[in-house]
Amino acid sequence: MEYNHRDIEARWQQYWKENKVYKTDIVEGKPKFYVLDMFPYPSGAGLHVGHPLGYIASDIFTRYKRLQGFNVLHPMGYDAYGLPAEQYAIQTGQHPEVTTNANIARYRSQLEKIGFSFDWDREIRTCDPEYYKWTQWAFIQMFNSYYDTKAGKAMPVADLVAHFEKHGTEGINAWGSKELHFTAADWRAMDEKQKSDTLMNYRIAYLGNTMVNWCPQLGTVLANDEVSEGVSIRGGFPVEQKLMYQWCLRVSAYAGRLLDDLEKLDWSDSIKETQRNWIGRSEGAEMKFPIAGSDIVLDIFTTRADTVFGVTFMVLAPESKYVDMIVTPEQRQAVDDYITSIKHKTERERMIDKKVSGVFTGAYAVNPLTGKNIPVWVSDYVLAGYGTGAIMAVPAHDSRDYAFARHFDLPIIPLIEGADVSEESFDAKEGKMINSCSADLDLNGMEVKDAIAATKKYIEQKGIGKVKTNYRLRDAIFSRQRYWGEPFPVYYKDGIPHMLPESMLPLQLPEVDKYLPTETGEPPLGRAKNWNTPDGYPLELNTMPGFAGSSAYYLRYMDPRNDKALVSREADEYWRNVDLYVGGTEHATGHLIYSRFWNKFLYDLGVVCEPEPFKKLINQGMIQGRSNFVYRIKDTNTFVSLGLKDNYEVTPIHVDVNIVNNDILDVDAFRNWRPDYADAEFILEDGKYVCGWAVEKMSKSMLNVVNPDDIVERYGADTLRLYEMFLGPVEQSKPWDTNGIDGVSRFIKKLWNLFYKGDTLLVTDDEPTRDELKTIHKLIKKVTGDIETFSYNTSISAFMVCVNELTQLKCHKRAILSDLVVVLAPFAPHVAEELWHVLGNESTVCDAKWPAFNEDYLKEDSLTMAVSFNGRARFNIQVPADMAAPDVEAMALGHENAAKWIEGKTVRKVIVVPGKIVNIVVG
RNA sequence: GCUCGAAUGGUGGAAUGGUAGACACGAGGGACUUAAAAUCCCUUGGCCAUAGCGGCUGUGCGGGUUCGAGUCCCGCUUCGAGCACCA
Repeated sequence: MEYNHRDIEARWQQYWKENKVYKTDIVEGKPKFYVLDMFPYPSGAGLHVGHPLGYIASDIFTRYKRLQGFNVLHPMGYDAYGLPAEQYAIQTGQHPEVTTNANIARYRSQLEKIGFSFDWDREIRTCDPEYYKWTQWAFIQMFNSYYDTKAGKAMPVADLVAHFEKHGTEGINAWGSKELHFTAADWRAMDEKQKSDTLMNYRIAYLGNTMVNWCPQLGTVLANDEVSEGVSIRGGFPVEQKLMYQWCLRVSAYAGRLLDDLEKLDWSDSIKETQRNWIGRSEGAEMKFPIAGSDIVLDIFTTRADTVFGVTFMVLAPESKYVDMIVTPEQRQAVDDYITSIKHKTERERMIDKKVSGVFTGAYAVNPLTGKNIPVWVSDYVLAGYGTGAIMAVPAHDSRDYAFARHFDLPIIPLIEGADVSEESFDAKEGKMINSCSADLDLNGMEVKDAIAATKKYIEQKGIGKVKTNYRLRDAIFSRQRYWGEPFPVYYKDGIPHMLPESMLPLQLPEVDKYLPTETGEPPLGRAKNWNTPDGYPLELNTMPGFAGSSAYYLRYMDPRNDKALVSREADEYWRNVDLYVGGTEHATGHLIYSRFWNKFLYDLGVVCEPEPFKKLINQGMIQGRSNFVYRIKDTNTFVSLGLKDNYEVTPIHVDVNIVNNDILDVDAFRNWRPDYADAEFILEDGKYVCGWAVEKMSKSMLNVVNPDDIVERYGADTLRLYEMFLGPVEQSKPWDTNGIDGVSRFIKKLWNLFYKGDTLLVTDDEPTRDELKTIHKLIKKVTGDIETFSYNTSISAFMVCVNELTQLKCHKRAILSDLVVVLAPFAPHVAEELWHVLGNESTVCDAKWPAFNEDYLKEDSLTMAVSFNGRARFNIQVPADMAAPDVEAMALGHENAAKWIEGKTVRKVIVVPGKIVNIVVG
């Protein structure tokens, strides 16, 4: 029997599928393990070799855990809503569902060919009404909840209403967009619409007038994580700021918990750090600056309370509502002109243009500590959306304030001893305070850190401010003006939004004639006929964003066909949360924040029993493309090989990597590739055409896309799996390069040759020797350790060493080979399954038990120890493994070469680390 | 600017503070072949020596801790990632 991957892999894949070998059910008393991959968006291009990298890593872990006796949940599904299918629909009129289903079918067949052990019975699609029913359901729960800051969790809005009825806002602890104050009488006097608007200030899912990232080309708003440097991540179109009435999720209320709970997670430092940056906690103080000659009070936020004595002016964001309230008649025209000029600029232009600009309002604020009047300015360097949209400016110790003060010639008062502020500000939070003394507060001589604390305490006592923590994290904008997304379970009655009753879920996406906005500028759902409730009330026209469906999908896998609940209590309590989550870093500030938020919300409601969704996270690296080039001699159809190209004037041309093998061009394939090249001539080196190469993004235009199907066809799925893991650490990005794949392919053949020579089965039942046992137990130990740390590349090296050693030993013994096959099964499941049966086993290899290694076999009879003199001259000595340190020492000093080296010197110190090394210091 | 991470042969990459370069690719040499493919064996960080033994040097740069540093500490350089008028 020759090794034939096509036959073996097709046969076992079919067997696994027909017998549902990987179907998983709750087994009470059996320990569970949940391994999840980030589900893919099924794009039209199909999978390339980069996609399965993470899936292979997680599949190895899954199979390993099964062999260790765990009940492993390992599902797969599709993040099926998304812009590409909709854009395609706009161009072709093809319903996005049709495209999406076709793409899913392709993905499924590609995934199956790689031999993953998914429980396909649990497959989900976010665009399936049975699935998005629960996305809509969760939204309704968010609408009906507010965040109670005292309880530190979401609570029913009904409770809040009850409180308003009795006490108004007195004594509430609700996280709101703004701080509102009203009495019970005020509340009762409100009409329906006013009450609805008021509650929007507190609901976790709320309609709000917010500045949104509006992308005209995409015709939709985008969340902050979908925008980078002023352009959309998808498509790279300009994004502008626009005030719109949109559905939002109050993610900001959970900022503190999202930040604190990061501590508990077994995630990489870099991704935790990214989330910390994104959440952006800053601890500081909010302080009141009264406006001179009025009863208006400006609230500002600062992290440098210690610098109040150095405040020489105040600055408001152009959008601040205070601007209009305090501007003096003489300055009104100038201020209006300035604000108009700002509005004409996009966010991007404002960011790029770092020129200092601003205008004086004519008003003065009173410094609460010094009692002095200080001018209030307006400038776009202050952001409306952060803190209170107003700042106290301390030019001596803040570079932005410094630039502003210099530009408008405002005073600069240094507050830290020895700080030279003649050229630039001194921003560091260190040094001793000066110039900071009033009648009842003296900071002079204090360290900055102490001065901050002292000032905070002082302002709280005096009632002129309070300690406050601010977060950079904003609420998530949840409306999209698109077709291909979940409809909101919302209808409007007299302009007031209401949730549909649960009995009407799922609210299914309607048919439309076109996938474009309506003539009146409404979203595509505005085209749907009878898009009303049965009572005739209009339904919401926006749809939900991409992250809606992906925020709780890991819960649905636990109980995917349940039509009574998102997940049953039984399933949730058994599977709990994801033990291992594998996916890319690109979701750090999107999906991985939203999912954590969504899960915490459901946790507050008591729907789920774990506060965090993903215990351990592994970020697989990106697979980059490795492009190949041919070199055409200018104005000819002659191509010159890489090593000779410097002798000619050449143009490099991308060549399809699929007609290049190990950088050697298949010249016949090249001639057939494009008509232009049919009569191409070649200047070869050593009879070969060598191509140049470069690492670039894997994309169609670079002609460097490698389809896993081609690799599977040529080398087999097992080789693909082993090779992708062998390429390097899972977490590292690396270019796809098939140059080493033959090594892995050879390994499988060598493994096969341990079982067969031609058609003869070599397997015997002889007792293994000590050397053979040592070889296999070395492997078991290494692989067991490596899998736990995802060091799959070194595991595969260990397999190669093991097979080479067994080949040398001519070992064909069942006991040894059996362990080898089981340990290999997670990595190369098809060939392992085949050989497992060759060894005479009836059941599948996943029913086997992971072999335990036996330290006794690994013990050496003797150790080679390095004897080092002064850490330099080194000799090796052989000592019995169990020899005591003093004897080792004696032996080391007695060594022939050592004796020569020590001659005439004195031994000062001898260090023996058992099993490792002997160090001898001489002098 | 702030934060985090990385740097080891021709290449991908190994090394709980203990003989740096496992394993693989590539390259060179050899065996078997009419020949090629496949397979097998040897060499392969650099420099020197070579009949043979061997010697020196070496993990981005400069210091330090240690008997001993790729690994730990301090200071740089370069590259990558995240955040960024966030007060």
